Amino acid sequence: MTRAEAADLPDDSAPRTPERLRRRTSRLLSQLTVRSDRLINDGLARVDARKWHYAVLASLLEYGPGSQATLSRRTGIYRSDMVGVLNELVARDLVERAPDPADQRRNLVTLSPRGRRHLRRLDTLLDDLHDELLAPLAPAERDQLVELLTRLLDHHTRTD
Amino acid sequence: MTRAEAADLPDDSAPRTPERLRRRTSRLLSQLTVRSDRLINDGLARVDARKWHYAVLASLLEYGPGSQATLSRRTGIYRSDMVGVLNELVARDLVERAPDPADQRRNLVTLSPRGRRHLRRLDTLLDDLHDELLAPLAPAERDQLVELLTRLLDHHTRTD
DNA sequence: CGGATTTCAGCCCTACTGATATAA
DNA sequence: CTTATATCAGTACGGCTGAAATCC
Repeated sequence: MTRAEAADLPDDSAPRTPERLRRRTSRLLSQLTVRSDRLINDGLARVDARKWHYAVLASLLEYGPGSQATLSRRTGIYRSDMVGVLNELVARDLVERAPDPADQRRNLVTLSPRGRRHLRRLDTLLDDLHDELLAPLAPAERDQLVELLTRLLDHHTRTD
Repeated sequence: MTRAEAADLPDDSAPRTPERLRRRTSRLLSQLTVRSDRLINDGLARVDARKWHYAVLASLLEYGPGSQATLSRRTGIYRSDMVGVLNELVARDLVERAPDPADQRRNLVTLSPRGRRHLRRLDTLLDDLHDELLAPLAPAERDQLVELLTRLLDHHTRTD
């Protein structure tokens, strides 16, 4: 029997994902997150930024200067990894890191004017990227999605 | 000035994530996916399974036997990783891997009776786990979520 | 095509140093 | 006012995991 005669076998040329797999919310989430992460990361890379940069800059603008530990708690970046992120931000002149005169243990991290401008650019860029991410959804649907995701995340954050 | 007098600084004792960060859909997705993945992985681990097991077994049941490359395409498991997954499934007697008589190059992977039973158990387990994942949502909202996620994923799968 | 090996990034933990806080 | 003890900040290091590439 040649391969062409095996007509009763599933068509391998257009392999499809099993239904039960495709509909699982967990799988939808992880698949979509892969795309979303790629989209965001690539987009940010084009302006020499990473998503952690945005997190730190946004945190600084919204809540003011803080120690590295504070930033770590606010952004969810692990304490140990914050060093590297700040090194990158300092190298780009987006933040200033100076010893806190009031507490010799810590560094006080401050948003620089340049960082402020950069953050504004990132915000615009992220708006565009999210527009691309959510392209198939109408405005009301986007809100719906955000609302549902937020409820779920809140629930599982408290239930930790 | 003592630390207690620095009352105009942000309260570090309750560090909060910046709004602009929390609302970004991309961040909601990745945060929630972390929780979701943990929930599913831990749940499956309790019955000595991994999520890839489910994917392969489901694919075999729905579309019948196939080569490793076919399974790879159907499940999204990377070619190189399929080896390991099948090794685990074979070790548990859930699938059989035999040289394809029609094509000496490939292996034909078949679902075993035991694998069929195992798949049924996994399906039940996954139902329960998703019930936990989606606990805060009403049935209609769960459908809404699945629908929105599906639309997005489809869009970004085609736009690859 | 099947399979092994390797690389790389993200996330998290451990341990260490120095600074601060607390309280006997 | 010391001094012992505990806690916290910043940093280096390493491990684990999953994704992706490379080579046979």
